[in-house]
Amino acid sequence: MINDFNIDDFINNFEKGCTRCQRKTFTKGEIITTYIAKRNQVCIILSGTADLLRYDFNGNKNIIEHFTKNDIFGELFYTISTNNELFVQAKTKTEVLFFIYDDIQKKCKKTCKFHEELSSNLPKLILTKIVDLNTRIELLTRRTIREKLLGYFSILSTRSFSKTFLLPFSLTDLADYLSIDRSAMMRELSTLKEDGIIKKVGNKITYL
Amino acid sequence: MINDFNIDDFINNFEKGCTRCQRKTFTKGEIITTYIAKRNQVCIILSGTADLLRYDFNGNKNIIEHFTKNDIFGELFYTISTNNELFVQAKTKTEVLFFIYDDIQKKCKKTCKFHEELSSNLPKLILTKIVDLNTRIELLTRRTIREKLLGYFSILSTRSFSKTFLLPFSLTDLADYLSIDRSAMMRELSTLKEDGIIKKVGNKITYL
DNA sequence: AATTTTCTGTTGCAATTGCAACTTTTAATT
DNA sequence: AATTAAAAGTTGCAATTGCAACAGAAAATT
Repeated sequence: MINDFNIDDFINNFEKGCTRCQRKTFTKGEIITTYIAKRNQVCIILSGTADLLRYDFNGNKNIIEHFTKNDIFGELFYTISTNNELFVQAKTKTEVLFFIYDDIQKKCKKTCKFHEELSSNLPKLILTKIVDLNTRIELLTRRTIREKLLGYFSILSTRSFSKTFLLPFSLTDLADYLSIDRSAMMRELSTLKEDGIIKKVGNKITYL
Repeated sequence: MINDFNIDDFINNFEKGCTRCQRKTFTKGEIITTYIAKRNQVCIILSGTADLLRYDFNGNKNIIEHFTKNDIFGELFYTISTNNELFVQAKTKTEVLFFIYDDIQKKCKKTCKFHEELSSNLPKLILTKIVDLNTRIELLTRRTIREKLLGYFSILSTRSFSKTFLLPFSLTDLADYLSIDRSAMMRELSTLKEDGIIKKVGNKITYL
């Protein structure tokens, strides 16, 4: 009931214009937004992919979140700390909808249909986000690489109602999502294959 | 603007009764709820503390979330997977408000004031939850114990507008929150003290 | 079609981290 | 007040994991 929302209808309605929102297109590598102050900005990915990045003291790049179509993000959901610069970077050509949370909560003076739809669908998008965040936390709390991988495979298996499923990430991105070293993950994947716990052909996994 | 919500007023209004909600008290160790099916159940802690727990195949206990007053949780926010039994256990005497998300979304036939307040404050509670979840993810994505600790201290320092702050957790709970071994964390805390990066007196930390 | 970039796969090595097993201190319960 | 339970603090040791540094395959770009 939460996922019956079609973002494409959304976009079409936006064509008619809403003064409270902005829609922008970014090319690969461009910075979509920087989390600098609590302006309660909200962004929704209409198409494409983007990453929420942090560079730590040592200059190491960290992917904190990976966004695709329908994903919602922004300062609204973050505690802004001075020590960390957080920014969102487009990984491919990406279309993004921008608005300020408090503006959408208020009713649009023009009784703009898009605005109405956005505010009525916002709770659904937000709930979906929470489910995703909790899923990730559950995986991140696991202590070993093996447990993280098997936990993730278990979720994908459940979602697809099958022991065989496709990885929605590249292996590089999967390592970032689970916050583990890629080479260590590859090593563990090999061990899982050796132990007969999984089969892997390309990005198709079977969890036995 | 999100945190101006006083849950105590809430409780008082509940006394007048709302047929859509239940309020229960649990003693230490009691199971508050089990995540078994997607019933969209939502729970709010009115007082006390509770943990969301998982026992893995090896029987290891994992604290996935730690809840205190005002925290919101429940199946609504989770993908229920058959492989994992998730349940919430009271750590102290705990009062919990239960309701079904979809029921609160609908308007109460009796124009019950409590119901009205609950549904209007729900978005705020949910947003606070997202901020908390994102904070935790940001910390969990860090690769070393030192980075996790310093990241957490940085957040506490920012929140309290001071280099000195109190830990809101016991050290045991902090280790669970950061998903690291407690003894390894203690060791790292000692190193941080030796290196002159922090000072620690009881649960009071100064981040230099 | 050629070149560049990204992704996949592998391995040696060092070290951080988890585990186990304690003691001491503090808090809670009877 | 006495007892029990929980939290804090330490340390040795094994091993998982991160890091570095590759090579080859696949994808993307010119």
